[in-house]
Amino acid sequence: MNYSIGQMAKKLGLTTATLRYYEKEGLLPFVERTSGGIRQFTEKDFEWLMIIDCLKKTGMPLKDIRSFIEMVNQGDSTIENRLNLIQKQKKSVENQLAELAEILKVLEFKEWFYATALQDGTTENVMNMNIEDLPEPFQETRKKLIGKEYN
Amino acid sequence: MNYSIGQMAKKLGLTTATLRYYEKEGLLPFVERTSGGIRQFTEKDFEWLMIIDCLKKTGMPLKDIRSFIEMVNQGDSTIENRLNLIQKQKKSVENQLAELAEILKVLEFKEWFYATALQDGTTENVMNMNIEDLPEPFQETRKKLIGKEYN
DNA sequence: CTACAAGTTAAAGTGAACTTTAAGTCAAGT
DNA sequence: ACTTGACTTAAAGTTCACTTTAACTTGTAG
Repeated sequence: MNYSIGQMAKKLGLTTATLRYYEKEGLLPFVERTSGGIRQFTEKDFEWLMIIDCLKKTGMPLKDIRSFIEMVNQGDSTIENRLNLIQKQKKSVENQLAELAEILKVLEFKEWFYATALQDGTTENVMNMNIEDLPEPFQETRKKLIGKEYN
Repeated sequence: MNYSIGQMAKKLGLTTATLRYYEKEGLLPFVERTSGGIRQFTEKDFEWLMIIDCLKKTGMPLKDIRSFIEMVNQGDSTIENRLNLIQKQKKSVENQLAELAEILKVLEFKEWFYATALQDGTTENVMNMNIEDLPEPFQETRKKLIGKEYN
C-alpha cells in the first residue's frame, strides 16, 4: 500500500511542495523511491508524518523535530535524550494550556462586554459599570484588566 | 506617570525596537510625544499593550490586531464587528485548547514510553507490549497512534 | 559647554516555514 | 509516437515578526 507524493499530501492536508521541503530539511530520511526516482510513501511514512505534525503543533521548530528523528534513527543510545526532549516539550504544552485558559477568560469577558454594548448601542454604560455589578464570572477577570478603557 | 520607550519596553519584556515597530505597524496610534519628538508612554498605553499582548497570544496576526484597534478608535459603530472578531478568536482559542489537550496526552504517553525504555536500556520491550498491558491511562492514546513504530 | 546615555528615523537584514518558478522527466492512455 | 498529468530538481521569492544598522537629535549631569 504505497502512496504518491500527491496522494500523501492530500491525506495530510499539505501540499506536495511542503512534503518535498520537509524531506529536504531532513524530516523524512526514510521515504523510498522507484527506479525512476519517484517517491513512494508507505503507511509507516504516514505515521512518521503524524508524529511530525504532532510535534509541530506543540510549537517545536522543524530543526528540533529533525534532531528528534535523527535520534530515533541512532537507536537505543539516544533514549535518555529523547526522554528529555519529550519532557521539555510536555512542560511547554502545559504552559501553553495554562496561558490559553487565562486568555480564554479574557475573551469571554470581552464577548460579554461587547454583547452588552451592542444591546446598549454604546460601550459607555458597560465601561463605567462597577465591578460588583458585573456578572459573577467576570469580576475576577475584570480586576486583572486594571484600567478603565480596556475596549 | 509617564514612561520613556526604554522603561515601557522593560515593563513589558520587549525591546524598544519592537515597540517602535508596533507603532509603525499602526498598533499604537495613541502614543504622545514631547515637543522634542520623544515618545511618552502612559499607563493607558500600557493597558493597550497588554491587550495587544493578549491578542497576540491567541495567535492573531498583527494586521488583525491593528484593525481591531482601528475599530475601537472608530467608536460605537464598530461594536458588532468587534464582537464578531472576539467571538471568532474565542472559538480559535477553544480549538487550540482542545488540540493541545490531545497533544499533551500523546506527550504523556511518550514520556512513559521513554522512561520505560530507559529502564530497559532499549525500546524493544515497550514497543512490542500489547495494548492491554499498558498502564490504563495510555491505552486509549496508544490506540490512536495506529502503527507499531511510533518512536 | 561638553559629554554621553538614551532617544529619533529610514532602510536593510534575519530566520522560519513555506511557496513559486522554470526547466525538465516519468508513466499511462490512445 | 504523442499527449497529458503528475512527478523531479534547484533556486528564487514570499510573509511574518522582528532585529540591526547607520546617521542623527534630545535631554541631563558635571
